[in-house]
Amino acid sequence: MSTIDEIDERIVWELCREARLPNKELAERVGIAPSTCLVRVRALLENGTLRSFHAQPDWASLGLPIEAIVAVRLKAQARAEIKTYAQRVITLPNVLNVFFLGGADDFLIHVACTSTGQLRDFVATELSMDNSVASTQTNIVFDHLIGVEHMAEGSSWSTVRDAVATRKIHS
Amino acid sequence: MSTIDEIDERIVWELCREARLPNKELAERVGIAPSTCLVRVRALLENGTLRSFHAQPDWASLGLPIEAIVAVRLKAQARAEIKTYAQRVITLPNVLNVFFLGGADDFLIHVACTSTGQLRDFVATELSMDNSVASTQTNIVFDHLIGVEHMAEGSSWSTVRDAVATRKIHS
DNA sequence: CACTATGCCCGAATATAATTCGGCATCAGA
DNA sequence: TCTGATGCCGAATTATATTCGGGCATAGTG
Repeated sequence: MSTIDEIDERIVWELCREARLPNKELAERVGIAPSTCLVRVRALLENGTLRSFHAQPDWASLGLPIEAIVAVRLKAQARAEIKTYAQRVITLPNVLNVFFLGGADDFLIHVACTSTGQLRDFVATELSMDNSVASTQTNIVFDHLIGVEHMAEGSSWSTVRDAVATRKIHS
Repeated sequence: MSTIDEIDERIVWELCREARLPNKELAERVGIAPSTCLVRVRALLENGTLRSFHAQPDWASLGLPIEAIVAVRLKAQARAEIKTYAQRVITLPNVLNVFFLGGADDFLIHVACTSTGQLRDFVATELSMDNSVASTQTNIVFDHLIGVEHMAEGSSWSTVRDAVATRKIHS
């Protein structure tokens, strides 16, 4: 059905690194005509390989200098409500990301706040208040690095897929 | 120096939600001329308010269906090397995000892998191997929601900044 | 007050990019 | 070989990005 070939992978790779890349430039980088490239990008959006495009702001410049990650555990009997809880949490304004986890914690909530005071109030009134919650643990984020911004120039998804195996062979 | 006014905030807001928004459409949404909008976007990039633009792919479609978050603790005497370690980790192919934390864990590493086998090898050979590492704890990610994709239509950064305080006043 | 410098905006003009479309090549099945 | 389907290309068209000159407001100055 939706087979991703090498060119599609390169398209996704380039857009992950630089989402606002013009189609013409993108086409050039992956070695196809702009018109063809456009068709492929639309197909990738259509079949869900490309999900969305987001700007990464400097939160401090927006008046939100405090970032934190809150680990949340639900009560054992409330596990069934995990989706309901997450669905509510993700719409809260301060929430940047929500990770559903296996393991001891049920999820991690990545938030940005105006101050440690707002963070405390946010955790207290929005996250902990819920009856399903057993405990929360708040960790300040000092810095956040984005992988795709730091990868080697000539890399690609195959580099990622082969990363560990390759290294093992060499050792 | 770099004062962000209301229009700038709306620009950043719109680009966070939809990074590939054409400049013309962006200008229309924030109520200024395209030429003016372009100048503002460039200024926001210049002064660092807008840091980068990234596509969000479906990792499974790229052959990386296993996501995990690894909590890493360094040995107390190795805390000085925290930046060195992070600098190395962020360039590894499987790493999507690195969060520097305060608290018990020194950081969280968000990774994508081809299989649980690759994940195990990756954690073992790339993350745990380092002499500075005291312990790691790996948590599978079942799902990842992005906040800005789920916020109410009419929201803005001021909604975020006022979120908790507003709620407190009402209660 | 008049004058000027500054900053910010707009809109017309131009350069560049996005998009559509017809046609060609390739390939698989009949 | 014929034929339909698929995917690519490049020219033509449409739309967007970008540059630039000038207008308007504000603030500082004589």
